[in-house]
Amino acid sequence: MGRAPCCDKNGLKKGPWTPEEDLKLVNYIQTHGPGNWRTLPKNAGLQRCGKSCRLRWTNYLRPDIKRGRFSFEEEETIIQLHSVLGNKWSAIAARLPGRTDNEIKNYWNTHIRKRLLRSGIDPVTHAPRLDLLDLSSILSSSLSCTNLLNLSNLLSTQALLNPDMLRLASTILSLRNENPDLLQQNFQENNLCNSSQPQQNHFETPVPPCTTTSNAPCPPLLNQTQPMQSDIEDFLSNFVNPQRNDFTTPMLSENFVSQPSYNPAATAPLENMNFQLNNGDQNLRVDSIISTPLSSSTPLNSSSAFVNSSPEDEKESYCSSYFKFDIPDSLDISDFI
DNA sequence: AAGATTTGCAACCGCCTTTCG
DNA sequence: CCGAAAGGCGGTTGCAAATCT
Repeated sequence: MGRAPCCDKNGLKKGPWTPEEDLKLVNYIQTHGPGNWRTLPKNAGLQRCGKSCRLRWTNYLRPDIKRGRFSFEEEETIIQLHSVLGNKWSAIAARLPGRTDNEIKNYWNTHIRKRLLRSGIDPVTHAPRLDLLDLSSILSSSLSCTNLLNLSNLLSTQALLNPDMLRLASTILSLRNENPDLLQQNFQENNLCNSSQPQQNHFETPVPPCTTTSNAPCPPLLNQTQPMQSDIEDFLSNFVNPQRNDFTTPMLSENFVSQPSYNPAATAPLENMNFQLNNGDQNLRVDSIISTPLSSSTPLNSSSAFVNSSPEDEKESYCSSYFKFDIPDSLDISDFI
């Protein structure tokens, strides 16, 4: 019954492939095709398991493999596909010509995953890490520019699920009401300790510090977000339109619901959460932020948007702008709890 | 300059599904 | 239809190179 054994595992070589082995494998496959991996090693004169040969061929020796750095477009495609497919590396690789599942998996684990984490994004759910989101939103709004975000509205939108965060928000709110100058002073003092890292809002747009009291008006933000709206719309049309991306994917907000690891408690509020800009009739929905146009080369990838302009830094920054919830290093949270 | 630590990636491992006798 | 191997896939490991102290 059944097939003959794949290969006798005894005496087979393991570890890195030598150029001679590669040559044997390539020559054999070019002549006979990949075909039967069970008999291939013997026929090709290789002391390797067929499985090892297949892996070596599919991950390294195949002539159509594209090597070298991942482009912005490739990286954005990986992120988008991963948000839909999860760790289905072979499915993702099928959408990226010349890239192998192993390569994409490695690139995800060593680059993209870390970058998303640093940007406050959960690499599993692609949702913002709400603990950081809440904290950053609270602190940036209450300490840096109190008119930017209506904290009371934020509280009412159930954004603050963590009891500690809720307590912290309440504390800040009450402190702000009782003595608005105190928080501002605290923030400015802390900020001096880390002046090399300028404060930025959620969209990588530097917010000039409010030099007067917390009730003073802040520079208008809407003018800065206005160009972004068109980019978002452009991105969404591209994202849904298969003509450009060669694949169709549902909206990201729907993806969260369909993901096996989806945590309703963590992401459900996102569906309904509006960040209400204080002076505006324009609300900036979180799901719109999630769909920030990664593919757009402008303005997010334009050099003017970044302090550092090296390719790696640009990738870092555009991931950060994907979701910018970094907690300022200068802030000592324990002071407020 | 040297040792320690971190990073990146090729390759392996083990599980699951498909295929075959 | 059954059982076993092949094939495929995602997770993990080990090591060399790069970076830091």
